[in-house]
Amino acid sequence: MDYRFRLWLMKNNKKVFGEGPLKLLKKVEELGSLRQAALSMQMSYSKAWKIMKHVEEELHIKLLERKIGGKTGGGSTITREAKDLIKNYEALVASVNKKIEEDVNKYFMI
Amino acid sequence: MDYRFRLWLMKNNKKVFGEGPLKLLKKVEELGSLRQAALSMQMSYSKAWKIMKHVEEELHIKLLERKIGGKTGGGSTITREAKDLIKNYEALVASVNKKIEEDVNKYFMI
DNA sequence: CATCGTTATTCTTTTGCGCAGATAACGCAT
DNA sequence: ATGCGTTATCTGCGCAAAAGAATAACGATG
Repeated sequence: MDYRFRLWLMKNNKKVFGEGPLKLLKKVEELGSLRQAALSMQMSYSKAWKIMKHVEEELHIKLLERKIGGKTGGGSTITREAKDLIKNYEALVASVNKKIEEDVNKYFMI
Repeated sequence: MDYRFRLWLMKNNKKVFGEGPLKLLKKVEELGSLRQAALSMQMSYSKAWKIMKHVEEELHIKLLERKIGGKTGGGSTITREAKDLIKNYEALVASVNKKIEEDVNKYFMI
């Protein structure tokens, strides 16, 4: 039996971090710009911006180091805290996924 | 750190069973009627009906024993297979939840 | 044979909310 | 001072999901 799961970190009963923000953060890290990250995922910039803002506000951590203006127009790099968040969330998801796979095979042997 | 997760059983890359159908099935078991189950969850009957139909078609199992007509108008009871599905899915979710709780505390100690 | 409340099925209407797109602000370089 | 590509914000609209209406069939019971 196949399965799929989603795992969110919550705060004040609101979704605060999950696959969406994770993917976006990693793209920013790779491309150095929130705009480029959004474009590369066919996501509107405004949506990407809202996601980052939301996570930062709810989690009270700074994810992006923004630079506005300048020769290149600016850009964003991700903070140390963001890198830690990525690392921990990915480790968490990997561990959980392993367990789910085992259990699905246990309870749904087909 | 709080968390939330959703776990779906998949078939042909489509969601086939999850929390929604589970809750509905249990309500039918409790109330003996799909209509009453939908009402009790402030869900439209057509939606409830579609959910049951979808699961049955995709999973190729019969979930409800329908009775149309009669003094009380009829009603639905859930099949043995449906009971097994409930039991296994709940056991799976419980086991996974336990693991997630451990891991969340391990990776997000706050 | 009329009544009743269900299941079954399809169609139309509504609603909410996610999203894209427009606009502003910014600052370095030339 | 002009241009450029960012970040930052706001607004209104599209569209899918959901609700609801309409319709039919059913069968025990009085």
